Amino acid sequence: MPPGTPYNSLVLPYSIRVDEFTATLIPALHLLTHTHSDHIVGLSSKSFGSVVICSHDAKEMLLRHEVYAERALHEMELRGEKMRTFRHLKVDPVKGGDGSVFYVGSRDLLKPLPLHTPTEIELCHNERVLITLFDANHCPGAIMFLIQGNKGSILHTGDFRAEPWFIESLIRNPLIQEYIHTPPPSQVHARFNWNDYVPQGSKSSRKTLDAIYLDTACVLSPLVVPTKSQATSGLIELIALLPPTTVFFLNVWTWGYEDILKAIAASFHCKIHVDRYKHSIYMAISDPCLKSIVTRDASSTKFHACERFDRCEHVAEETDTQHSKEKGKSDGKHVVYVNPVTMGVSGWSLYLSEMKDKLKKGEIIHSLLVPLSRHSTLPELRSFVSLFRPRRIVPNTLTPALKGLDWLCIDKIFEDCLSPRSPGPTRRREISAGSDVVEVMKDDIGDTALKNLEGRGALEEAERWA
DNA sequence: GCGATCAGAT
DNA sequence: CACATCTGATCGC
Repeated sequence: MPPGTPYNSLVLPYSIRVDEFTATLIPALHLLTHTHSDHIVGLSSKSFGSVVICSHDAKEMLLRHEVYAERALHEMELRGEKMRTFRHLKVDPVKGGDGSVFYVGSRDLLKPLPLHTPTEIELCHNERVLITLFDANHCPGAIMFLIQGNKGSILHTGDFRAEPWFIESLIRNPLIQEYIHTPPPSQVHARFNWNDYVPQGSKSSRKTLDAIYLDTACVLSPLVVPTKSQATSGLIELIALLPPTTVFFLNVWTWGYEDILKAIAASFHCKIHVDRYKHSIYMAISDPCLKSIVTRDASSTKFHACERFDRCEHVAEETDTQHSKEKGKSDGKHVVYVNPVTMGVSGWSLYLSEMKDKLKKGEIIHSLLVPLSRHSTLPELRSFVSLFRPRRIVPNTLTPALKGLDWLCIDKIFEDCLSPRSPGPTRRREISAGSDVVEVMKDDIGDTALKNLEGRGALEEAERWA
């Protein structure tokens, strides 16, 4: 998932590459954690010809993948056949009229493994690894990989959200339990009784992960973010305060916001209108809940999650203000946009109470925010890492604009969450970065990148750890 | 010329 | 808004 991935996306010391498929480096084995576009770089190349291990859902999503421009053409009926970006990954054998079958050129490169099922995979002659898939709580089909072999055990999280329930489910899971070293922090898991899950006297059978390859997309955010459940239940409260004639456009602009659709459908006993493309994906993947809550009938519901740039008539963009005002008044319908955002727990409770006041006063609003985070921020990451106390942390992504400052910080950030590394010499270079490094780096960063970093408080956070 | 890769904006 | 996506420029065979 370039740019900014350590070790060219390799899971060292194995010749296994995760979420990067460019031809510049061919490993013994390719893994794919999920199908967001920054994780499938190189896969669309027609010359790609290696086996890729992924989840069943990721395979279905990839083979049905259509970029927006092509979906629009299809809708205008300018393109009869759907243009599937990854068609070359699965080419069926050709059957002759006489019943003969031609296998030349046929292929089926995506190899799905079931979750929670350790599977032996041969890297090369003599070297085998056990690979186990765990759901990553990031988007449909997204998984983490546990890699076990004679060169050590490594957990690759891909992109993930380590909410409290997620951590509890790992603690309960015998396939990863043996790598768990410490109870989770009590402030995050007040209800959790460690002794219920970890057998007494089992210390001797405990193993240590050599590394966690960690989703560091939000590692420099110190915010405590709401759980997905807190986010959706707050949104439900707000929606309930709006007039019953209100129509909603749910701006679920990428895979991973399905909890919003599910919460609304469950609370208001209705379906969600989705476009042809989303519908085809949701019907093809394994989540039975998604299948049951979506509809192609736009008139059957006031909740719409159709194409962002080609919305249905009920939530269509209103171009002529004058006209739309009159129209809006005449039929009493009002469109409210629901937008996922990044927000901390305190910001969320403030927003909730302010918005409830506004709505109770009957104030007209045009959008509702919902803080549904698909990545863990620093507090959750530290809880997650503390659980395993791995020997080291490798960031899955680095921010190119930080020029290596984030990579330098990682050891310090997780210093108190790691196990000691065995021999001295294997330790990476000492952290010697000071504020002068940060100053030099600032001069080097482009204006837009710098503003972006400052806006998220990431620079400040990096300086704090450097 | 085409596809692959990158930077910028949303 | 969003760290994922689209667009248009640039690189390279």
